[in-house]
Amino acid sequence: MPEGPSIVILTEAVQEFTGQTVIAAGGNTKEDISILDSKRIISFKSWGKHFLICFDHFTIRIHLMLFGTYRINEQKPSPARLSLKFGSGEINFYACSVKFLTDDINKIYDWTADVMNDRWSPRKALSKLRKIPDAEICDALLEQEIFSGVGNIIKNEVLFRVRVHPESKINAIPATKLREIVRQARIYSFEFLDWKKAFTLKKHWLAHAKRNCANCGRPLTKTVTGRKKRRSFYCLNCQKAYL
DNA sequence: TATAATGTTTGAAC
DNA sequence: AGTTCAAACATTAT
Repeated sequence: MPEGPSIVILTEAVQEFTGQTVIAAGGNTKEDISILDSKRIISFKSWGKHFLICFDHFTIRIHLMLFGTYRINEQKPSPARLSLKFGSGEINFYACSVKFLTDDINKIYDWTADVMNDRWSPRKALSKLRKIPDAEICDALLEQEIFSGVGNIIKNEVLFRVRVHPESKINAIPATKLREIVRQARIYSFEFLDWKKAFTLKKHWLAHAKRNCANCGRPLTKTVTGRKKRRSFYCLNCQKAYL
């Protein structure tokens, strides 16, 4: 389910409930949902893979993790983790992490780190990258404080697109190439958004979960890479390793 | 049917 | 004290 663009879709999909009052809250989350009764939703936001339901003085943070799902004006047979009912409908979340935040979200979240946000700053991302010169690019792209919203699919597709081997070291990647990676992290994420909305995302994958290179046709390498130990799909022929 | 997968946090172990 | 790692969570398609 997750990766930033999917959370943008969720945020757009619930807009009809902005300004609505919760008339019933339920679910098996351990958070104290009794406080939600009669509370009015100020806004819905997203920061990378975080979905935020903003009330006066507090915010509910939903993270779908790997398996989380949601339904709008529908229910799944399985028990909801969090269910919010309004006069005109309901939102239900399943198998997700739910956390109430009481601090000011503008202090918690660096909006310039979110590749989907208007305030995304490629410059800041670049300077954060320069602070971890020894890291592998496959790990850096998954670093949410740098590329909030980027997940394993976007990682693999961006690296294929810019022809960089996932195990390349940050300090060995030429500056122009590093800038290209930062730039494509955002560009690809928005294409992901469009394709996901059109239900054609998988069709557009060129590397992720693919057998052969879309460029040269040779078999792709599929290995677990980086300290984060996530799978990478890459072409040893087309993607250059900067070591 | 067993496996693997778009993710993150926690706490034990070193 | 800082780092690393496995475990835990939980769902569904193949």
